[in-house]
Amino acid sequence: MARPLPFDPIEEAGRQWDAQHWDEGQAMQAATSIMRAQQIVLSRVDEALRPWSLSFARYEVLVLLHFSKQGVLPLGKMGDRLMLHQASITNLVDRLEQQGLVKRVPHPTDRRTTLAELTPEGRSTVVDATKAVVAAQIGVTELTEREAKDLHRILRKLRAGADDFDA
Amino acid sequence: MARPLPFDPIEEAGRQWDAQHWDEGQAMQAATSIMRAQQIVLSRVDEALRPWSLSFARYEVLVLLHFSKQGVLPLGKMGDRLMLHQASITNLVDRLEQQGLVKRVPHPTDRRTTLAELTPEGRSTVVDATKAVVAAQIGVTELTEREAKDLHRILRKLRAGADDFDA
DNA sequence: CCAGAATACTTTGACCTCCAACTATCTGTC
DNA sequence: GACAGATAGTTGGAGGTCAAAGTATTCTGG
Repeated sequence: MARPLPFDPIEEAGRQWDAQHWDEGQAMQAATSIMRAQQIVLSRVDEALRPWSLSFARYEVLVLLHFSKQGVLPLGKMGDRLMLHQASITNLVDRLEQQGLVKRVPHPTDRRTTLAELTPEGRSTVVDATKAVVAAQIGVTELTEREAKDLHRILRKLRAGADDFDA
Repeated sequence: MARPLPFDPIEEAGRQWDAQHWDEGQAMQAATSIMRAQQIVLSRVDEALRPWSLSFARYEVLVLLHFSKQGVLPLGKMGDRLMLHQASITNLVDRLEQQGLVKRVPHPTDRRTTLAELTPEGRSTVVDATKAVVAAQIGVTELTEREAKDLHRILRKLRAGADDFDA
């Protein structure tokens, strides 16, 4: 369903905003574009990850653990890095644990903290899955390197203003 | 939630990709930036809409109806325009109907089709809510007009490749 | 030392998204 | 005209996100 429209719905919406004498149609188009682009990128990466029964969200958790040389991180730290709510991390680690890709282990000194540890299957899975994600061009196939860089730069400015990180 | 990190997690991830000799770190950063930017824009607009108990998704439905001069559209058409699954439209119209902002009416000639009609409350709500959304700069406050335009242009290219519309 | 504040995680519940399956209704073709 | 296939919408289920409340543990200031 939802086959290609004969026009760009975001351009059309922009014209309508102008017609309504609502200013900021420019900003609305930027915002709407972001929403739609996210939807596209997410579905493409999810598609590429389907063979491993992974979602983008769970894949990101695995990548983060893979980057930490020990393959072990506190749940809270992962939430900060991935900009996700605590409850979301709990949920994702639950599922990854059910899949046998991650294991919860107690923190050696702080009993409040739970660590997530990459299992051997988890480690090989993230390496294989990454090949598929890269092959899918991480969902931004139609952008040149220059455009990807510009995009990153502009969105970084947006993120910096959202208290995402100390700029 | 320990908010601002002392560094940009997306830049850091980019460094890690390089360190792993995974190419395409550039594309990964662009993709991740889109994901995060969407999260920011969504939460800002949702925040601005809170006084009307509206989500961005339901607000978009109202705007779309407002743009159609009659304030009436078939559910399927709205799904196409908003790039949403049929089931999502059903869900959103259910809630808008419960809020008294929209009413389902039968199509005059095609009994398969259901029309959504903006109620008087719905029409005044969308006008008021739009003022709040515009005041919040539609979630892209920190972008200049030029940046918003560049962003829109780049993402339009991405969307065009996703069969979103006939380019 | 100990009471209160801060931190870490889980649980529950509200939304939103998609897919797949199902019902009802048109449409086109023989 | 009848029937197969397309189209419109709803339902149910799986994920994912957040907020708020609850439990457990650690930290801190008097």
